[in-house]
Amino acid sequence: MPVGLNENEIHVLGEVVSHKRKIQRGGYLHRAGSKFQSLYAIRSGFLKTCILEQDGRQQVTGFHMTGELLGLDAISTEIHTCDAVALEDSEVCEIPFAKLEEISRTIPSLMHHFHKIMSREIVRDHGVMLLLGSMKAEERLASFLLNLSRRFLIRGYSEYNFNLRMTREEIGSYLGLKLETVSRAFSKLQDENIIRVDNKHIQINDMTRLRMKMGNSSCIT
Amino acid sequence: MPVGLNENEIHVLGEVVSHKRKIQRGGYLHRAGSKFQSLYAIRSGFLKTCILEQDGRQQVTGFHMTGELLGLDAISTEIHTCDAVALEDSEVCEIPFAKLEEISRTIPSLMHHFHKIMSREIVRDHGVMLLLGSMKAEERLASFLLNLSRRFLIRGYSEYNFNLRMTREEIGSYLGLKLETVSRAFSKLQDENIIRVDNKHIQINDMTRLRMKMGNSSCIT
DNA sequence: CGTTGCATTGAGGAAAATCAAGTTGAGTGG
DNA sequence: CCACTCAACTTGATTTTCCTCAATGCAACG
Repeated sequence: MPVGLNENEIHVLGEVVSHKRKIQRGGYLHRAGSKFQSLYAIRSGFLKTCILEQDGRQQVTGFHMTGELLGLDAISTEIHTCDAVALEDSEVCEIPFAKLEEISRTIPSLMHHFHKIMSREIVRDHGVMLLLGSMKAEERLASFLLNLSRRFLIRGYSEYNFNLRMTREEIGSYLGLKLETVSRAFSKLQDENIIRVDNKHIQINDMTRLRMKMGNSSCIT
Repeated sequence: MPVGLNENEIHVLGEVVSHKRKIQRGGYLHRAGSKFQSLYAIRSGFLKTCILEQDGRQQVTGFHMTGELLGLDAISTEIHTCDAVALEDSEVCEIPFAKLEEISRTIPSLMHHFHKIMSREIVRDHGVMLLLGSMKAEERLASFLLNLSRRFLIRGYSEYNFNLRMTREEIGSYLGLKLETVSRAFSKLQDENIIRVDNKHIQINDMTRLRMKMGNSSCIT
């Protein structure tokens, strides 16, 4: 979160971030239906958020990594609308939302920054809607891989080699595809020598052609 | 917007809302790429927002009616990410965002309310993602009609009879379907006597069965 | 070393896209 | 007022894409 804040502001913000929480792989950060108190800033690890329908239908709404903020959806009703599950051992900072609002009154730049973060989430969701609404399986997967790649790069990891933390089924849920379709799309991209797949490990051989696979360049954040 | 504000607060907010703007049917409230200055509260009318890709791909990201707030996506980069087009003659209030932030510092309930609105938009988008990711054509259309119906009801119109402001193609874009598929889904629902379709006019004959068509009840806002 | 969960692959089928007419209705101009 | 145009809609035939079902592979783990 601390971007565009001066040292004093960061100090004040530090007061708010009450305590850290560790979540084991497979553990829940929060569940749909639970009371909302705090936002969570991811310190390390990897989580997914998903909504679960009464009829069993499930949809992964996002994969989240270090530096991202979780819980924004719950502000509106003060009830979490989704589950947040750790896909690997993770650590988060709890940010009591009431305190955040209080402090942001005295630190305009903090408030503004927070608004930008919420807005970015909306933009991201619109990107996913475009993906789900108008792309074919292979395009969706290409888009997904490029998005991951970029986020790893930003965090100082290789953009060409990384490990997926999620299963094919979770990828499929996020992309609106069945796991078999995801698997086939991986195989196809591998056959074309665009990527190399070894179980959860992905190597991107030809970034340019991967980008071409999706017809558009507006990546999802 | 004014919900949960006292009279004084509303008065102050009134100062912010600088001027009203009329947009003719077919006209643009804002275009993707244009500089963001203000949010827009819809006073009357009906608009769509859509993102347009370089390759011509288009996605309607939402249909918006009286009382809703437009422009939230642009806060993050201060550039509008989508077009907003009036589907009928509409009137909006311009709310300079810088002023809104400034005033919300002195009116905590206004700030909190604004956060809820942004959060609700995120929840809505997640609902659309679920729809696009896991529903069939007919389920999507049922979900869409029920959502419209509810929003008309809230605004004091009939939940059983209403006119669509958008074309089949726009519905299709929003729902991730082609216009022919939308048309067929309409016909199918009509054949089953669940709705009556006459061009843009929709009559819902059997709300219960329409609800059953979509397997879940979490409506999109 | 069998179990278990995840992944791959193939065959067949269902859903939606695409292609192709035709229809309707609103608006325009003769 | 009628013919004309154009855009939006409907419907049918065909093709593509993805889903479903089923078999198999494969690594991790007790």
